[in-house]
Amino acid sequence: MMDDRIETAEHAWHGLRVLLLEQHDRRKEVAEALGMSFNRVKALRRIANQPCTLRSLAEFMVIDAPYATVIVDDLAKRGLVERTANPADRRSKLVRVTPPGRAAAEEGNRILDTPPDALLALPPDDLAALDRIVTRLLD
Amino acid sequence: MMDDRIETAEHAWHGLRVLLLEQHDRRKEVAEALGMSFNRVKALRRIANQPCTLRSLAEFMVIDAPYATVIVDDLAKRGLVERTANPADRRSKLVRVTPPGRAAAEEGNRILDTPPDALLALPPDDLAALDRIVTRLLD
DNA sequence: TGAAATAATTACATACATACAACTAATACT
DNA sequence: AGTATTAGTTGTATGTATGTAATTATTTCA
Repeated sequence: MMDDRIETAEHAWHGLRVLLLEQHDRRKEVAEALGMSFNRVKALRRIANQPCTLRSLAEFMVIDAPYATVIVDDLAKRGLVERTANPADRRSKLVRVTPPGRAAAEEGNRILDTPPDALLALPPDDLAALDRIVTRLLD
Repeated sequence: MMDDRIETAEHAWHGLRVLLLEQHDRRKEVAEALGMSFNRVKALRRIANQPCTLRSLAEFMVIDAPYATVIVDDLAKRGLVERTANPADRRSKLVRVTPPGRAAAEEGNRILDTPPDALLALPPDDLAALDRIVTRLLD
């Protein structure tokens, strides 16, 4: 026999998925705004967050090393990132954002994190409760 | 000066995005489980939900007509959907799921809607509140 | 009835995602 | 010192996503 809590969790999760992935998926919008695929945006945001080696970028993106090279090549060609020496290990390179790259990453984050109107229309108590619960879920 | 409510909404929405799109994105998992790209899964789920014309499928997926043909061709080749006559308009065709297609779509939905453990670990009151608020957001 | 619009297909083109093999340079280990 | 390992690159291959142009069959409408 199914626990009520499990049923509620499934219902809530389904609703969240519809809300985030079906009704308010911003990935296409971000890709168009920045003129690159969402995967490139994802890589750029990662690099902007902190300089990283191609290896760690590949791990983060769950891609292989050659594809990481392709993505960084593309971002570098756009002038958004640059390869710099890694004093700790001369085999590897640290990929860093350039100022334009940082601006693009921030623009992407801004679009991604803009809440839908429905969220602003919530009663203040509900909004506060939602924020508190989501924060707890992320811990 | 920025409203507190807006700030809270942005924080909550950011958290939801991280939770749903970064920490618990099930798209890769579904694609692997069903042996097809997530876009094919999305189309299959739409068709399983209700038979539809290629035109309406293209609208739903935000793709053009030729790509809709390609996707339906692929799903049909896998035996998951079939084109049937549309009595209302003989120019168009109604795409329907086959029994295996329905099973695959349901498997996809099951994976997509499985809540993460963190959700089950919430205090019952928080879980109930989350479910209630999410349901309200979807109205 | 004849012209315009629509649904679907076919062919073609390009960018993107993904994987594997082979190679160089640098590091780690025995 | 010599071998194995690691980081990155290059080349190649396949599937997928996306768009345009042209074609056929059917419907709508002036």
